[in-house]
Amino acid sequence: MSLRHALLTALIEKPASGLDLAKRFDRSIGYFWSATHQQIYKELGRMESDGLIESTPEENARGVKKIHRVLGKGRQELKRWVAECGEPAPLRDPLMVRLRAEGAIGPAGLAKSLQALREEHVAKRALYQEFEARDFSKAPSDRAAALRHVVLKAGLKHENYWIEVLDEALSVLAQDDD
Amino acid sequence: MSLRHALLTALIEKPASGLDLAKRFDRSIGYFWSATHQQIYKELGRMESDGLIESTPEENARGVKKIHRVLGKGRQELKRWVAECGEPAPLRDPLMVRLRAEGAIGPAGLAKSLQALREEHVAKRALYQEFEARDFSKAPSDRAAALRHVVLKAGLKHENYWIEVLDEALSVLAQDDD
DNA sequence: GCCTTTAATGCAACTAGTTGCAATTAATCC
DNA sequence: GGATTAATTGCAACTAGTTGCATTAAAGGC
Repeated sequence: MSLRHALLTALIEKPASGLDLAKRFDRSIGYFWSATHQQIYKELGRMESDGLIESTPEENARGVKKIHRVLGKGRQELKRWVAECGEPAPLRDPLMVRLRAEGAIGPAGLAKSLQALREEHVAKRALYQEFEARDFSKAPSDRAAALRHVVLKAGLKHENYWIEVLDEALSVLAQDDD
Repeated sequence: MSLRHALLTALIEKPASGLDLAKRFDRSIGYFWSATHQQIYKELGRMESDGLIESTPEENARGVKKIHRVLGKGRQELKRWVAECGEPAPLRDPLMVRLRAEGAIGPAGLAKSLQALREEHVAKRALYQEFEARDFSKAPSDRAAALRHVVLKAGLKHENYWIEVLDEALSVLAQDDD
């Protein structure tokens, strides 16, 4: 149930409408938690009826825009969740399944799609490096910024992890023409 | 829909009953794809009615043990899936949400649970290192073994990634007593 | 021969996430 | 000023995964 807490965090950083949040989930927040707008609206609804947030309609907006703000109960719930012991997060990686499957049934033309994946990860890494240069070129001043930097660096490391793994896989696959 | 393909791969490597598979998912397979026995039985049932596998009842077994074997159609389906272009796998990491949340609401006693997580990852890394020493101390002879080694090395790298990230996070959190 | 344990399979109800589409309102084009 | 486009919210139906429990049958103690 982390979507709820990702939304609380995002709304504490800045109150926003559902669509604003969806946009933030496509960009900054998206590099550690992804969600579609349908999911977001559904969860915002539940959070409101659970008394964690409130919403006020915004004038000067198309449609019926609603701005959501976190209430005391929401802050409390977030604090509770942060401290609670974390699950070990069950690992599920389709790429590893693919590699093992290739091993079991023989050459099946994996290399091409790995190459494409690799390019995506290289692009993402470049994007994160831009973020880092823009937002963290100086030592962060406060704790919150330092933690945001840790999260961004984790994203970077994650992309590097992928690129290394893909390179190893590609070099094994290259030993035969697939 | 990778569970299906993880099961096909496992069954090609060696035909097995549902419980056998559940055990393998708790150990070797589990380090890249996890699944509970309920999920496994449900999926095996679907795969059988889709004609991808067959099952024969085993005598000399408690309960009504069934051994599952992959059929031609199953091999074909696996081959098709391996080659098809892979999704970029939407990232969802509760730890990163926690770190950002801590940043947003201030110290909430995260360090202790991060420390516990760190230990789990160190233990897992040690386990994988044992596997590596046992199964891959010599250069792998065939392609399938080489790919299994790549998968295992990915697991190792993954644990290292976690440990590094947790260490960075802990060092930021240590700057104040939480 | 009964009783407990263990191996094995499975159902039902739930939670989380995905996919595809619909409805409303405001801005903008021409 | 009517038609189109964009912003915004949302429903419904589906797939995947989780949690908790139920059933069957053999093995093994005593």
